Amino acid sequence: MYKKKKVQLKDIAQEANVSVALVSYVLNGRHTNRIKPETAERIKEAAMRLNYQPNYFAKGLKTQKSYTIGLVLADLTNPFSTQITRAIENELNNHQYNILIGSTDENGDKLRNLIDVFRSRQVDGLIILPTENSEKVITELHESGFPYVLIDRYFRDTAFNFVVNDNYFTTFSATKRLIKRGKRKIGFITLKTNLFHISERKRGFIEACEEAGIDITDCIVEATLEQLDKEVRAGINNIKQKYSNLDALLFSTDNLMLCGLQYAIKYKLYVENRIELMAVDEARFYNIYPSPIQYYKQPLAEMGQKAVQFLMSKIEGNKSQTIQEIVKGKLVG
Amino acid sequence: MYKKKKVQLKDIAQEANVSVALVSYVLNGRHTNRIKPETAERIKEAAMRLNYQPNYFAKGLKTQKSYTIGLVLADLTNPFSTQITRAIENELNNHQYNILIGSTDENGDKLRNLIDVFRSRQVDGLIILPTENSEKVITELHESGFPYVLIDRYFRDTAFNFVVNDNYFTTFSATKRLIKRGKRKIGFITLKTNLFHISERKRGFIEACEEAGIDITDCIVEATLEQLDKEVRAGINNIKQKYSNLDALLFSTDNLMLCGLQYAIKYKLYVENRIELMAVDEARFYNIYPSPIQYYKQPLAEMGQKAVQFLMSKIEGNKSQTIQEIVKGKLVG
DNA sequence: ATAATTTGTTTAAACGTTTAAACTTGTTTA
DNA sequence: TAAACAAGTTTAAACGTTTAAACAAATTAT
Repeated sequence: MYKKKKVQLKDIAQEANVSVALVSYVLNGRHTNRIKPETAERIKEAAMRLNYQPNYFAKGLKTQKSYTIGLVLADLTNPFSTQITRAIENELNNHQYNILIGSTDENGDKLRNLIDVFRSRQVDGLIILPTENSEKVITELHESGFPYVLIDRYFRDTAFNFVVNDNYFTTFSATKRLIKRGKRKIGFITLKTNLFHISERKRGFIEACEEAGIDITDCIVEATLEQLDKEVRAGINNIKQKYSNLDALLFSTDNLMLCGLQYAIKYKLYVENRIELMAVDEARFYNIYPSPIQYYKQPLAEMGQKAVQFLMSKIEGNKSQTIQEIVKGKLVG
Repeated sequence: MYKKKKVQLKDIAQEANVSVALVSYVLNGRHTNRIKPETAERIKEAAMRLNYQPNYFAKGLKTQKSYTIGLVLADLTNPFSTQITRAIENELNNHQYNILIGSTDENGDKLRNLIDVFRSRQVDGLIILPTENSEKVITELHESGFPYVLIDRYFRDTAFNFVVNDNYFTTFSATKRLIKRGKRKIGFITLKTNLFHISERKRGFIEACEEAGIDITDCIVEATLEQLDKEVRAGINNIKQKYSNLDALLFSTDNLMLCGLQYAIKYKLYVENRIELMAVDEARFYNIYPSPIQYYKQPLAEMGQKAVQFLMSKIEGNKSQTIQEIVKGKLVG
C-alpha cells in the first residue's frame, strides 16, 4: 500500500524533542557554531533513522531555488546532443543539480515554448542549443536577465553568453593538415544553412585553401537536409568529374560523412585513387571504413563543463558577468 | 536587471477586483457553473495581460503533484535510449507532463541513487530501463507501491510492471526469415550477459534453428562488452573456418552489428560468398553497407506510448492495476 | 550585585497556491 | 412574510519548509 505518510521536519523535531527550526538549522548546516553538538547529533540521528527526505516543493517555495537547470537540445536523437548532455550532466552532478531536458527538433516555436515551460518549472538556469533563426527569442531571454548560456551554436556579432567550439578552426586546421600531407585538391561537403557555426566551417576551409594558394572553384558542395544523401552523392560526383586529381574529401558534419562513406565504400575511393576522408565530429561508425578516417574532435567535455560552471556562478549571484568562450578541439585519427 | 517581481494570483485578483480564491477557481476551471461569466472573463483577461505563470512550487506543495516523471536510462548516449526517450517524451507532452532524465551507465548503485533523487524531487512516476542485477532495488520500488514501469528490459518470473519488446520473437522471426530464404548455416553473434532480454534473443535463435532441424554447434558467439570488437572478429572467423558454407550472420544488437560490418566490409562478405547480414535494432549506419541489411525494428513508439499511458492511469489513482505487456516489432529491409 | 554578553533554543511569519466552509445578496417557495 | 434555496463571492486554513527575531539561561565583565 502506497501513501506511507512522508516523514517531515515536524516528525524529526518530535523525535529529537526540539523545535522544527532547530532541525532545519542542523540539517542545513546553519548556525553550527551556536548549536550544542549533542543536540545536533540527536537530530541527525533521528533524521537518518526516519529516512527523512526534504519536501522539494516546500523547500523551493521558500528558497526560490529548484537546483534544476533546463537543457534545450536541438535534436535529442543526435549523438552529438547526447554527448554534450552527458558532459553537462557530469558537471552538474558535482554541483548537486538536476537537469530537465527538452528537444526543439530544430523548430523555433518549440524553442520559445520550451523556455517558457522550463521557466515556469522554476529552473535556476538554462543551457541552450539554439535553432536556426532563433535570435529574437534568445534576445528576449538575454534581456530578461535570466541566467542562461548558449552552447555549441551562436550568432554573429551578439552580446549573448556562449560556450562554443572554434568552428572556424575545425576546418581550417583539418584542411591545413590535409595540405601538409600533400593533398592539393580537396572537396568540401557541407550543409546549406544559415546556422552561423556551419558558415564558420566553410570559411575555415576556404581560408586554409587560399593561404596555400589552392583554387577551390566548384570544390564545395552544399547539401540540404531534406535530400542529404542524394545531393552529397551528386556533389562528389561533380567534383570527381571535374577534377581527376581529387585527393581528399572534407565533411563538415558526421551526418554528411555518413553519406560520404556510403559513396566511398561503393566506389572504393580508398583503393582506386586513395582519396582521403576527413570529418568534423566523431562517430562510432567511422571504423567501419577500411582505411582510417581522420576527424576533428570537438572539446565537448570542456564545453559542457565551462557552460555549467559559468551558469553556476551566474545563478549564485554574479548577475552582470558575461561569457563568450570559444574553445578548440583537436584532430584525431 | 533580473528580478522583475513574478506576477502571482494576488496581482490578478487586484487587477480584476476579486479575491485570490476566485482567480484560482477560474484559472483551474473549478466551479465553472457558479462563477459569473463576465467575472471569469475579466480574470482570464487579466491573467493573460499580466502573463501569469503559476508558481510551480506553491502549486506542487498544495497538490502534491509535480507533473513530472523520471526516466532512468541505462546509457544516455546509446541511440536506442534516445529513441525511446523521444517516444516517451512525445506521449508525455500529450499529458502535459515533463521528464527528468538520468542515466545509470549500467551501474546498479547509480540506479538506486537515481530513484532516490527522482523521488525526492517528487516525480509522480518512474519509467526505468533496469541495469543488470537490479532486481533487488526494483523489488523495493515495486513493494513501496510507487507508480513505475520498466521498459525494454525485464526479469524472468517477476510481478513487476513492464512494457517490453518480444525479444524471443526478434531473433526467432529473423532466423526463420533467413531460413525461409534458403539459408541453412547461420552464425549468431550476441552479448555475454545475464540480462534477461538478451538471453531471450539467444533462445529465439536456437529454437528457430531447432524447429528447422539445423545444427548450431559452434555457431553462437558471445562477446563481452570490454573486448567487443576483437571477440566478434575472432568469433566470426571461427565460424567461417568451421563452416565453409556459412551463409548468414545474425547480430543480437546494433553495436554487435557495427563490429560485424567492419569485418564484413574488410573481407567483402557481400561479394566473396554472399553472407547475408541481419540485426536486431536499426541504426543509421546500416546503409553504408553495399548490400542491403535486414533488421528487426523494435516497436519503440508503441512501447513508449504504452508505458506512459499505463503510468498515467497508475498516477491518476488506479493503484492496484499491473501491466506486463510484450509487444512485437517487425522485420525491415 | 548588576549589567552585558554569549550560548542554545523557540516563536512565528512568510513563501504562493488550493479548497472547504462561510458568507452575502437575491430569488423562490409555502 | 418568513423560511428555504440558489448564485456568486470571500475567508481562512493548510501544504512543509526557512529564517529573522525573540527569548531564556548561563557566563563574563564591571
